[in-house]
This record gives sequence, C-alpha cells and structure tokens, in this order.
Amino acid sequence: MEKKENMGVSVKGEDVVDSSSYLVNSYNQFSSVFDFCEVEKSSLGFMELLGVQNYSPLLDLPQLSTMSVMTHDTLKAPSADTGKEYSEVLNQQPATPNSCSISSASSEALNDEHNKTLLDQHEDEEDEKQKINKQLKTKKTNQKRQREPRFAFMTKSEVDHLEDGYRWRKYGQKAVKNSPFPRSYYRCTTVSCNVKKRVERSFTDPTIVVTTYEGQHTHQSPAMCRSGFAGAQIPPPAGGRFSTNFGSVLQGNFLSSSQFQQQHYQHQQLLVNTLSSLALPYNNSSSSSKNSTFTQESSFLRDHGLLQDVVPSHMLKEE
DNA sequence: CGAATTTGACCTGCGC
DNA sequence: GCGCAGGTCAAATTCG
Repeated sequence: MEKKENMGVSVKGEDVVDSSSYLVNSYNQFSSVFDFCEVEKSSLGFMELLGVQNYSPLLDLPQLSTMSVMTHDTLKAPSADTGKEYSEVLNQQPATPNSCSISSASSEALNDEHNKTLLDQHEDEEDEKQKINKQLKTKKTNQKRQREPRFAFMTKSEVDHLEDGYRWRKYGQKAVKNSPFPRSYYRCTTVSCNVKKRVERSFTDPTIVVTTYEGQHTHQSPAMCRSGFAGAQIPPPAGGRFSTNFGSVLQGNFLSSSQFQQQHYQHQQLLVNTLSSLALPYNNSSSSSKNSTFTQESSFLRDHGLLQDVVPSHMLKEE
C-alpha cells in the first residue's frame, strides 16, 4: 500500500477500506489543524482536500482551533463512547473492503418525502393513515435505509454549536448513554435542503465538540452569499452578542474575554471555510454522489479557504 | 406574534 | 419477541 507523506498529512494509497478503519488520528495528538490526518483515497475526495491542506507551521492557530476531520459514508454515530470509538479507529489497518458507496439524496429519501405528502393529504382519515404507515413500514423493512454521506468534525471549543455559515434549526436533543453531555440534532433551515448535523461533546474530553454533518447542502451558505466569495467571512465578534457561556477557561488557562472571542472567531472562520469548500459544498446538481464528490474536490482547488490567506501559494498542492 | 427551542412521546434498527 | 439506544416528531414553551 502506497503511502504519501505530505507535510504532516498522510494519505493512504489505493486500497479501499471499511469505514471503521480509517480516518483521523487521535484528536489529542493534534497540535494544529490537520496536524496529522489519515484518510483513504476513496473517502469523498478528502485525499484531494488533505493534499491541498498542507500543514504549515505558519498556521499558528490557537488551541481553540484544534480541529480534526472525519469523513465517512456511513460514519458510526459518535456516542458517549465517542472517544473510545474514535481512538479505536486509530492506528488500525483496514479491516474489510469497502466499496465506498457514497449516496446523495437516496431514492428512499425521495420515497419518504412522497409518502409524507400522502400522509398530509389524508390527515383526517385515520384508516388511510394507518394503511400508509403500514406501507411505509413494509418499505423500510424491505429496503434498508441508506444514509447520506457524513462528515465528523472534532473541534476543541467551548461553544457547542459552532457557527459554520449555515442556518440551523434544532429539532431534537437526546441524552447519550454513558455521557453527561446530551446530543443535539439540527437541520438546515433552508427549504428543500435536508442536511442535518449532530453536535455533542466528547465525554472523554469535554473540551472536544464532535459535530457530525449528514448530507449535502443544495444551496450556498448564507455567509457566502453575504460575502459574495467562496472564502466566507464571519463578521468579527461584536461585543455583547458573543457567547462566553463557559467562562473562557481552556485547558487550565484562563483567557480574557477578548482573547476568547478572537480565538473563537478564528475557529469559526476556519470551520466556515473548510465546510464551504470541502465537506458540504454548494451543489446545485442532483447528479450522482460520485460526481458531487469531484465537485467538492474541484471547488476546493479553486478555493483554499482560510489557508489560502495564510499558507504561501507554493505550499499549496500543485498537480 | 412569529420564530426558535425544549422535551416527552413515538418510531426504527439492532442485538440478544 | 423484547429491550435498548439512536433518531425524529410535534406540542408546548420561550425568546426576540
């Protein structure tokens, strides 16, 4: 198996592996963004991403911005065991072959939508409703539910819900087994965009926020629209609006409010740029997921996000 | 008052 | 089949 070393970013070669056997090194080994990532070639074009995202010592990002990326077509839901699961993933060799079936909006999802409409039309008729529900159940037992591609971000942050340029509506919260921290469920507020994300704190390290995105946005980020450029800019934190819920304590170091705000601001910008250009790009085609994967790659090649502002051009990958 | 969040109930998948 | 845990729904509540 060929292995490319690339400025702290390691990209494995040809083999396609099971979802559980690759991805990112232990978050507690990270000293900076993408300090060390190990991503399979097959995984959603992230090789391209990581090839471009050379780690540079010039990237003097604060601890708060420590972030790792996971990508996975059927990423196992991070749970209270989050830390354990993720750490177990590390340093493992591929276990089983995987065809890496990345799906965009699945036919099942479309069926669900259609059936929901049916349900609406017959709201008054209980019998009809029951029949439809039975049909739904039958379908779901016959056809295994397909998951949207998922991307997990592990972020060292004191704020649970990180601003990523999109607008989200919270639709649920659940207690997670063996964890004192609940998991929150968010949906993109844009009509016809069914991207979801889960946010939870790692119980092994409460400073780590695990954000899992599912699906692809069918629209541009509102932040991008505002800025008019792919390198979205979040407005700098404006005094009173900024949350300091957690008392600005990080790893035993007390930060002043302004320090915290600045770090959080940098962090959010990084997140926006990364998500905008990579994991969840604007994709107005309803083409197959593989195509959209390459769209993600090419979009990133055009835009290196925050890094392009920081990393000298010659450091960026050229092919 | 509309939008967003909360929260208990319900649904679904999976392991035993 | 049953129980458990994750995920979603939707009514109630809170917020701006």
